[in-house]
Amino acid sequence: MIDDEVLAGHQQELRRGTVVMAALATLETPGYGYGLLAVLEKSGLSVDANTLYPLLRRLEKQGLLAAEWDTTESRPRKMYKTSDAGRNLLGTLEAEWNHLATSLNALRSEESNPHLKELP
Amino acid sequence: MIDDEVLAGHQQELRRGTVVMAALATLETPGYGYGLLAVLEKSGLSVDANTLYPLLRRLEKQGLLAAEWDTTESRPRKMYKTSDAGRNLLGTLEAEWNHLATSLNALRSEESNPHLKELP
DNA sequence: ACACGATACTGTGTCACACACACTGTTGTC
DNA sequence: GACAACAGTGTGTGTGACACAGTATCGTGT
Repeated sequence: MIDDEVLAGHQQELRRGTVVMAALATLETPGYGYGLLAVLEKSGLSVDANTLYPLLRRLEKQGLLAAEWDTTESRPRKMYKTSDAGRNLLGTLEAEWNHLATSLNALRSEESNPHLKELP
Repeated sequence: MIDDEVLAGHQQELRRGTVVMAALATLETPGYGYGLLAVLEKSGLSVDANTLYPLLRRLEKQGLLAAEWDTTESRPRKMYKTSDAGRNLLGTLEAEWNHLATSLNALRSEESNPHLKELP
């Protein structure tokens, strides 16, 4: 009944931002892009590789992640880890997340009891 | 310490999608744009008018909201209400929201107990 | 009487992010 | 020696958030 493309679009809009939280949280223990991709996939957060790689570069440029090339092994990997600023932002975003959850819940219950709108 | 613009950007990314849920939930009882704006503001969901109006039109075009002009009063208002498809989508998005919350929590606790990663 | 802010909405930009597509190169494995 | 999985970069394209600029009506003060 619902157009699949419309549904997918809105679901994706909802996911936006959460990937940043997931990355910042996961990379408190250092890791690299491709590996992170697998971890997120396993955790039920499906992220496209073409989305994650640019995201990591952006977070690095913003100073939220620290990055350096690991060339100790033959296959070079770009290792990322969450910086102090990143940890800081993660906290803020989690607070915002909880705030949003609270607000949505409030609207939801107000909806099932519309008469509450009349109260002071 | 954190760049304010960067912070604001990520917070906004997180809010994306939640406004759709808020609108669909609130408009189960019919309402109009400017009024919805006030309701959301009061609920702690700050949405720009220039964001909400186009959003409502888009949701209407997607068949998630039903709209009709109310011209009974001198000041014309475009009344919106959530359609069956909209109610349907709202349920899906709420499920997705809970799914995301669960995944993020999982990543967070895995993070504080990294050794769990080794377990089968 | 009229200036001004609040109400209520439309339309046209601009910019950033998600993702598609197209690459480069390495390491197993069959 | 072909081929999939690994690990990453770069270059589009489209959509949504918001800035800015309008249109028009209503209420209140002076």
